[in-house]
Amino acid sequence: MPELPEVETVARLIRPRLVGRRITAASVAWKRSIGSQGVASFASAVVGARFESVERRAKYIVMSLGGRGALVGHLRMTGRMQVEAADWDPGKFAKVRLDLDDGSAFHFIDVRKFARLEFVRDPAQRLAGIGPEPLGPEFTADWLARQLRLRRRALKPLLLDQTFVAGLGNIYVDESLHRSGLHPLCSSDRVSAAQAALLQREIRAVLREAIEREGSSFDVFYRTPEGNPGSFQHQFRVYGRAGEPCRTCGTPIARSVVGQRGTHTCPTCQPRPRRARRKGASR
DNA sequence: AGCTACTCCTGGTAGC
DNA sequence: TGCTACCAGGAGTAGC
Repeated sequence: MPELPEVETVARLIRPRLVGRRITAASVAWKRSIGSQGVASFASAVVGARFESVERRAKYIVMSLGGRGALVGHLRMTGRMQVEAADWDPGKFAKVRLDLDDGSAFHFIDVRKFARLEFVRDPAQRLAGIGPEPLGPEFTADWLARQLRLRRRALKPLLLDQTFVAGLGNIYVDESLHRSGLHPLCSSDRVSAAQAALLQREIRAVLREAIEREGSSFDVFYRTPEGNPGSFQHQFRVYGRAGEPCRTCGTPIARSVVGQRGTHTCPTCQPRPRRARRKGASR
C-alpha cells in the first residue's frame, strides 16, 4: 500500500509535470473521490487555478493552488496519480481528470474507491493533528524515547497512528520493528532509551532505502507516475514472508494479526514481551 | 486513554 | 468452467 516512500515517489515524479500548469477543465467519474464537495463546486474551485507546489505531508500529497487553496490527495490502498498526454486512456478505474494548459492531463485513478482528491481552502487546517515527519528534524531518538514513555500502547498500533508519527503504514512498521528487534505488541513504556534510539534509526533507514528504490510494489496496484513498479519489495525482511526463513537467523517468519492488520515477525529476533498480551497469537 | 469493531470497496485467489 | 466466499487494508468513527 502506498506509505511514505511511495507517496514521496509520486510527489517527486508528478511535481515537475504540474508546477506552473493551469487547470483548464475538470471532470469527475466517481463523486466520492472528491470528498463531500459537489462536482460543480469542485470544478469551479479548481478550473483556472495554477499549481504552485506539490509536497508530501504524511501520506498526503498537497498540491497548492496558491491563494485559492489546495488539492489534497490520499492514495489509500490503490490510488494512483499520472500526468499524461491528453489522448492517454486512464482505463476503467479513472476517477478524476484535470486538463492542463500544456495539453497534458492529470489523472486520479483508483480501483477500490477509497482514495481521495479533495479541494480545501486551508490545507494546514485539513492536515492539523498529524504527528512529526519521521525524516524530519523533530523525530529524534530523544523525542521518540520520551513520547514512547509517555504512552502505554502496543508499539505497532502506536506507530501506525498518524497523530503519533506521520507516514508509516503496515509494511514499514513491520520492517522497522524487525530491524530493531522489537515485538509489535511490546508496550511503548517498556522500550528503553537505547531501544528507542535504535528504532528511530531503523525507521529512518528503512524509509530512506525505500525512497531510493521508488517504494514497494508487490501486487498490481502501486506504480510510480511513470507506470513503473518500485523495487523495495525485494528488500523486505518480514513483510509478506510468512514461513520463509528470517534473513538474520533463519527462523521461519511468523504471521499474526495485531490491531486487525496482518503482522510479520521473527519469533527469534523479536521475542514477545514478557508480560504477554493475549491478542495477536500466530495462526 | 486505549482498545476493538465496523465501514468503505473490488480484484485476486482458494475451494468446490 | 463457473460459482461462492473470503482476503487485503488507511483512516474515520462509534462504543466500551
